[in-house]
Amino acid sequence: MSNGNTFKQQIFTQFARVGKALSNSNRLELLEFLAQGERCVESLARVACLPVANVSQHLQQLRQAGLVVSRKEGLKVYYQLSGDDVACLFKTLCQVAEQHLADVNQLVSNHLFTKDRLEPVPREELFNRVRDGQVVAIDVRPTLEYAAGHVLGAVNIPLDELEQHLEGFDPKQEIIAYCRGPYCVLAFDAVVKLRQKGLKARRLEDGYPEWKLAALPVEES
Amino acid sequence: MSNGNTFKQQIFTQFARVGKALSNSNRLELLEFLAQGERCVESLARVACLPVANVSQHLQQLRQAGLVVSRKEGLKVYYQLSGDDVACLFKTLCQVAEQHLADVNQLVSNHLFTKDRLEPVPREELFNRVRDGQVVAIDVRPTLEYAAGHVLGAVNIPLDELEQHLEGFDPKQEIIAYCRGPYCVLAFDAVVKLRQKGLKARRLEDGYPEWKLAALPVEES
DNA sequence: CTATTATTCAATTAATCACTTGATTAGCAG
DNA sequence: CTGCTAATCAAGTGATTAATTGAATAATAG
Repeated sequence: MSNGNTFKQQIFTQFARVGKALSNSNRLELLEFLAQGERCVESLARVACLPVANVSQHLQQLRQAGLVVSRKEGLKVYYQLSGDDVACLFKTLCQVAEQHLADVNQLVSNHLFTKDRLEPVPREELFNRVRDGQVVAIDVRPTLEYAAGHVLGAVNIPLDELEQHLEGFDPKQEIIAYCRGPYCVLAFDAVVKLRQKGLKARRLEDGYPEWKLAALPVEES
Repeated sequence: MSNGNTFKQQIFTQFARVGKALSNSNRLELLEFLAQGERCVESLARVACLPVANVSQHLQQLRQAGLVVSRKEGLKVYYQLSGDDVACLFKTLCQVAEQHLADVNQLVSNHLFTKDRLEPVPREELFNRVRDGQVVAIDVRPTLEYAAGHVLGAVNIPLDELEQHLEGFDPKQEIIAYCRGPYCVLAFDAVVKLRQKGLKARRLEDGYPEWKLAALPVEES
């Protein structure tokens, strides 16, 4: 029957279902996208550069593990995380990996810290300074993700469109960029571009999912 | 070379290493034992009812995922969690599973809540009332685990030895039992036995690992 | 109705994983 | 040295998994 005969075996087999869902790199990437907000299968497949059928299968595995839920609207099926606790689990997993795996540190050092070795802005600081109009917060994620939910007061300038907006910034005002999370390159690339133009730019610590998890004010559609 | 060519693929492949470590029920059980404190391979194999070679392999996988560290002392190799964040990750995983998997709820209902449907005692309450001498806290885990670390002020009465101590309790004083965690049967079985003897007994919420994680006072060897 | 789009299903392949078994290594005692 | 114990290693198995492919289904538009 269901794996194992003792209660203990059975319950750990259940816990392992969640672990299994977290054991594939493509599924973890899908989870990060879903942490930004609800998305349909085809949209996820496009942004993750994976075949639709493959994404569909991964999403079903995530659903069977209880990590995502779906709803159908017309032709499309929209998936989202089944709760904040799932975003928290994902975050904790990444933190443990960064803490204890040398390879993660090396990757982060080589690919991210080479772009920006400045301390990121704490969430509370951004919250206070945006409220007081001292800084401008920019959300450099794609418009779809911004639309699904973003930091209250942030303006959306997807990284690909940043070039066109460079002239519009006041050189005296500090710009704080954020994206999908601490391992997303978008905000790193954004501050590099902004600084090349002589603008004052820093990154927010982490990204939108962590902001939302911290119960800071957001705008959702 | 190392899985994938883009930074994103590489970093998620690293995160998946941690997920993979959490994807096997026997490894999760080993993690729960290790959350009680340091243990050697043979001792883990005995308590988990698994072949030593199998346990050794699982522990090496956990180590490669950064979740445990080991030290050698004489003939024995002692393993322990590599940090509190690992215990936190394990706890979060179990909570997500309980929150979103119906099978977990059913297992808990059938095997645990049938023994004790009373609300468990919050940690802070136990802390205050033990300090004031209003209750007696008993640790019903095996002596080995108690020795590795326990709630400050708790006395060790392994479940198998509880029978012999039943006469020693003051019927007026409430007894609060704890064990390895919220999915461990030991404390449930203990309160059942105590109540059958007419004693006032309740469970602590969760177990020793969560107490320690909450930075409440512990005694360690 | 037919065509189109989004998603899922089903079958296949290659790769990985879990567990068992027996051999091997490392440390220690006599 | 020999014998003993704890742990690891190495090989082999059967099972599970990931990704690909092409077909099937469902909802909608014309």
